[in-house]
Amino acid sequence: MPIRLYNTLSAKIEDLNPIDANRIRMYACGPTVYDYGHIGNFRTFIAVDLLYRFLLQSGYDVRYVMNITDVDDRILSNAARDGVTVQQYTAKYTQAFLEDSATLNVAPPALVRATDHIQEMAEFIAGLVQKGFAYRTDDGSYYFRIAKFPDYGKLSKKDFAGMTDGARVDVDEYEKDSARDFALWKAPKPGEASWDTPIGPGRPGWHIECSVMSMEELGPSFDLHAGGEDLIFPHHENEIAQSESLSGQQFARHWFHARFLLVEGQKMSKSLGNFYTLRDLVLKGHKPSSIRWLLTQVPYRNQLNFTFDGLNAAASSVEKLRNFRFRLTSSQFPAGSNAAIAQLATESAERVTAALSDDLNTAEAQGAIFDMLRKSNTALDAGEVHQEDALSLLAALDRFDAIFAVLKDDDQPKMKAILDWAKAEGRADISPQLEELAGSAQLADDQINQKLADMEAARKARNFKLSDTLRAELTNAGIIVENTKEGVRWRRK
RNA sequence: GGCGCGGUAGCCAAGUGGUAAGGCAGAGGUCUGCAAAACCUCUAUUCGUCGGUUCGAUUCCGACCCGCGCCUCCA
Repeated sequence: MPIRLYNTLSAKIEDLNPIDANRIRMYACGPTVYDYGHIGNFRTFIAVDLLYRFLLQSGYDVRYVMNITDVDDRILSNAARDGVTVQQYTAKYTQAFLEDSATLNVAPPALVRATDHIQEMAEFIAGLVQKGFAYRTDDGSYYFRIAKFPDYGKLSKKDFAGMTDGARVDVDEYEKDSARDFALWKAPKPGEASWDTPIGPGRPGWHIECSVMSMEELGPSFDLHAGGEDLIFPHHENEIAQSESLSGQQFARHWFHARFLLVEGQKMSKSLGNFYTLRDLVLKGHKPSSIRWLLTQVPYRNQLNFTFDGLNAAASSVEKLRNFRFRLTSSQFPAGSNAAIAQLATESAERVTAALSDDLNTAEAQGAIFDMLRKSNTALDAGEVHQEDALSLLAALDRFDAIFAVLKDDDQPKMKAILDWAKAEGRADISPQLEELAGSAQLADDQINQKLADMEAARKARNFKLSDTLRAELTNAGIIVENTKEGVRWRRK
C-alpha cells in the first residue's frame, strides 16, 4: 500500500515516491533554542515523529535530520543582554528541548546545529554570489536576488510577478535592491556575536542554515522536508530559492507542514494567557502521555483545539489502552487460538496501517484500535480469547503503539524529573497533582506487594474493615488495586 | 485586500454521492463485600444557513454567516 501524503508544493495528496526505492531522506526544521518549547512546537515535532515512525514501520530506511537553530537575532541579542556567549545561552534551551522531546517520546533524529556550519554557509553564499543570485551591500550584508529566481513563490503559491516595489520598505533595514530580497548574511551588530568568514564578518540569515545543512546531510535533492505551517513562507520558500539556484536541481520533493493548534479555541499567545510550554502543563499535573495523545488525536493538517477538557479526556483514553494491554499481559488464557480473534487482530492492524497511509489519518487509526479494544474486551469477558489470540492482539496493539508511543507507563519518573527541575528553578506553580503523581513511587514494589498480601489475607478472612484500610493506603500512594477472578493485581495511577 | 483551511452530538473528532467511525463526559444495567476494570443499552432522523445539481447530498456546485491561518524571521 503506497503511503499517501499531502504535498504543499503540488497542493495535492500524492504517493510518497522516494528517490531511492527503499530509502527516505527527510529533513525537519527544528526549534530555535531561545526558550522552552511550547505545545505548539511539539504538535509539529510530534506530527513529524509520527511520520518518521510510520515510515520506519513501513520498511523504509529513513535518514532523518533535524536542525537546531542556535543562532538568530533573538538569541544574539538575548545573549548580549545577559552577558553570556551564544553557546552558553543556547546550551540550556537545547538541552531542555532534548529533554522535552524525550518526555514526549519523540524519537530522536540526527541533530545538526547551525553554529557548527557557519563556514559552509559562507561558502554557499559565495557560490550564490558567483552565480549572480546574491549580492553584497555596502555594510557587508548579503541578499538573495529574488528577481533571478522565476519559481519564487511556487511553494507558498504567491505571485510576485506583478509586484514591483519602490525604494525600501524599511529604512532601518540594510539596503537592498528589492524589498523582497531576503538576507543571506547580515553584517555584524555592535556588541553582538559575529563570525569571521571568507565573505566577511557577520551572522547568517535565517534560511541559509537549513539549505546548507540539509544539502550537506542529504544531498542537493532529497525526499521530504517538514515543519510548521508558518514556515511555508518565507522560510521554506527561501530555502528553495537558495538551494535550487545553487544546485540547479530540485531541492526537497515533498513538503510536509503541520497546522497550528488553538488553545481553548484561540490562537496561543502570551497576551491571551493561553501560552503553555510542555513543562507548564506537567507542572499542572498532566501526564506527558496525555499530552502526546491529545497532540496526535487530530490529523496533522487539521486545526487542533487543545483544551484542558481534552487533556483529561486524553488521559482517560490512554488509561483505557494501558488497561487493555495490562489485561492481555497479566491474565491467563486457555491454550490454542480462536480464528475470529486472530482475524480481528489482523484486520485491526491493517486498518491502522491503511489509515496512516492515508495522509497520516491518526484519528481514523485510533478509531480502529478502539474498535479492536472493545471487541476484544467483550471476547475476553466471554472467555473466548486463547493464548495465541492474546499474543496476536498484543502484537496489533504494540504495532499501533510503535507509532503513537503512549502505552509504556513511564509518566511517573518523567514527572518526577520535571518536578525536581521546577523546584530547582524555584517555580511557584507546582500543582498538588504533580506532587502526587510524581511521588507515586514512594512505595517500593516489595512494600506494595506486602500490603497487597496483607489485604488479600484480610479479604479471605472477610475482615473487610482492615482490607479497606489497606486499599485506602495504597490508593493514597497512587496505587490502584484490582481484584479479579484471577487474583489481585495493581498499577500506578 | 490577496491566497488558503474549516464549521458534524454536552466536549474532542473521523468520514462517505445511498442514508452518520472513535474517544471523553452523562443516564441505566451486568459483574462485584467495597473498589477497580470491563461489557451491554441509551444519548446527532441529522452534519453552519439558504439555494442548486441528482433518483438520492452531510458528502458536488453557488451565495451568505461564523471561526482560523499565511502575506518577511511565531512550530
